[in-house]
Amino acid sequence: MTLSDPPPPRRSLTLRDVSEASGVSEMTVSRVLRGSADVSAKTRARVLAAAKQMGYVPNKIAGGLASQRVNLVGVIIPSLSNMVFPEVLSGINEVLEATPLQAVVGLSRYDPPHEERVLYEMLSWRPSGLIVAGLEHSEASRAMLRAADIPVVEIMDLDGEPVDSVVGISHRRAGADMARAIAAAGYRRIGFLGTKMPMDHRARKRFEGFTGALAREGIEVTDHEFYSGGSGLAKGREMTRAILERNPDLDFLYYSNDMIAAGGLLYCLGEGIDVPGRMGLAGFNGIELLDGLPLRPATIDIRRREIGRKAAEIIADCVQRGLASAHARIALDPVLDPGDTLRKPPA
Amino acid sequence: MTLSDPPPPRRSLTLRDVSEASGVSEMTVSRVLRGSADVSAKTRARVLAAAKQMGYVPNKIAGGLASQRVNLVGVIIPSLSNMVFPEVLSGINEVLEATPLQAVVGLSRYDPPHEERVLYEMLSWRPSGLIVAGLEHSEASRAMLRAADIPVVEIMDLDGEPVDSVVGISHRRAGADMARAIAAAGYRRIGFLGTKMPMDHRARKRFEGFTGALAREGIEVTDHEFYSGGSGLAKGREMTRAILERNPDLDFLYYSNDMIAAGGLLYCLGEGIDVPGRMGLAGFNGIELLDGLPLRPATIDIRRREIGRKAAEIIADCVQRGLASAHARIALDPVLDPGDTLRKPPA
DNA sequence: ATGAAAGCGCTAACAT
DNA sequence: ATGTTAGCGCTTTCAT
Repeated sequence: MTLSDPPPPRRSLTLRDVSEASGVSEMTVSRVLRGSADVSAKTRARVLAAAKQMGYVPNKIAGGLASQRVNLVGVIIPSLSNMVFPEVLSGINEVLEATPLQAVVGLSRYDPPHEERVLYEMLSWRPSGLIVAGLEHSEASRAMLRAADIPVVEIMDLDGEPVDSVVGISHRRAGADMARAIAAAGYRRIGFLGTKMPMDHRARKRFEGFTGALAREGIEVTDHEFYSGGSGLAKGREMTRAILERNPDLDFLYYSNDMIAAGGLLYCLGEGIDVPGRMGLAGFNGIELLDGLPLRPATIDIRRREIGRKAAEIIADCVQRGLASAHARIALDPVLDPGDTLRKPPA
Repeated sequence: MTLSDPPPPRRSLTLRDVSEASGVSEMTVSRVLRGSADVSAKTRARVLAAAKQMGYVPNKIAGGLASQRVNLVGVIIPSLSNMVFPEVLSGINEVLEATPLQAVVGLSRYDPPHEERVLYEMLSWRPSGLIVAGLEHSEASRAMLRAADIPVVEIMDLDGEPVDSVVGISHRRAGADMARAIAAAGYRRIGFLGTKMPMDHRARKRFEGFTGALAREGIEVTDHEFYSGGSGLAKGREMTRAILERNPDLDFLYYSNDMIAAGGLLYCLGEGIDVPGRMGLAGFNGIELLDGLPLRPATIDIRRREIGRKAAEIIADCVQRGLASAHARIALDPVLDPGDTLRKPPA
């Protein structure tokens, strides 16, 4: 022993350490730690005491390799900055917390090649299931999803061909529902304000459903205003100012989400525009955070938390029953709330 | 071969499969897939082609076990419903995307025993580093953090004793800064509206800093209004109505976050209260989403994204240099923005 | 109720 | 530049 013995590379504790400390075989220690029934109470107590005293933390990497089972559920969503996705995650977590499963989140950024990389990363952890936002993926991604041999749930959208299971609402229908409500309320000169849609398929489908249904009423969208980048009240204000400057005679503004709708509403009220008499507004998502505005904007609740819950339930069920797919299709109804901004007062 | 051969349990492809398909040893396949330099271009191409053709996805569980390195960074935050945390995560992701590291998120729900369980789960994956919100943890959690022998960064808060590194702002100072600004602007009858604080140490520290600094000016907080549950505009409205009903002569309302401050602002404006003349307001966090209100509420930016970036940089640096700790302390300055609601107009 | 042996799919370390 | 061997820390399977 010299003065300069290099410190041994500190390795974390193993089952073997607990085994030695408790005088019980590794195998039995493993049984105790996983809660197997076939262990005597005395042995169990001894092992548990030793493990706790040492601060032993099981190694799931080793466990996963040995058992060929990893209790991870991959979740791929476009981003966290759009409030809908954290809410979907909450729903997923609520369900998974009652199971041994644990969600791992990856962000696709509305970018299929990036999604492909994230998916590849996820699959390399051999998760027990996968929840992916949207139905549009690169061919390579779809191939990976099919080949993974695990339950896959695509969420948020129903309009398309799922790989396995799907939980969501029809955005075409949501758009059409809103269009009909707007037409029925008597509005005729309608402006659309929303994201640039190449990136966002669900926004595009809503828009298609919207214009389709309007067309059946003999109405066309009068003008559009598109944006990219984050949504916020300020963005809604700017866009509203811009579109109204071009088209002062619009009588309805349809926004692709509630946040920019709220900005638009504040703009209109600030300009002294009579809402909903002179001008109606509607958003999308059903964000509760925004209850408390001077008027409640019309919106459609896309049932974010329920989508998360249902998707997680499908995965949990498959895992428990040892199935590699469920082929479930859960169609939730989009719920239109006219709020205070979608009704012309009786003339 | 009978008609009822049970389907072989489908196992996913292994290095060995790629090795056989490409006629190259497993070891060399492994080298190619990890981008080692010592492989001939021809071999590399052959292996890559085979792997791609078969749809091989490496198994990180096995790789992690063999190499004793797992490129995961655990991140433990209280929740996703408070917008600040998704923003911190974005900062973390921005930095980690340029490294082989990958964040895994766990939610502590502002509940130390729950945090302890989440931490235990995280550590069982043997992550390369850990980022944890806050400085207050159960003794067992602190013991696990110390014993983990990996870099740990506690974020958001500076006021306390970190286990290893810390990145954040001083909430005591943020509270005191706002108190001084309010006093300097001439407000005197001040109400506080915020979360029930046993759960939220940072809110408590802000409140302590706030009342302490006010006391030095000879001012006391006139009344409080506490809430639990999610924040939203509606909550801010209700609380504001309640506190003003009890204390119609308050001249300033200090909210524990921007969302309820915005609700309060809308309430005041709706009631025709002159802001900031008759009544000043301030929130906390510096949420950009809310730019676009009729008036910009005073707030303090806690530099969420930077906190995430710095924390991730510390971890990435330690991992790269093989260090198990950094003992860094990064103090960011809270930035007070008086907005439009923290100045009495010249009388 | 407990233990012994084998091996999960990969990589470190050492050949060649 | 490529191959061989020996594990990583668990769990599975089979004995006892």
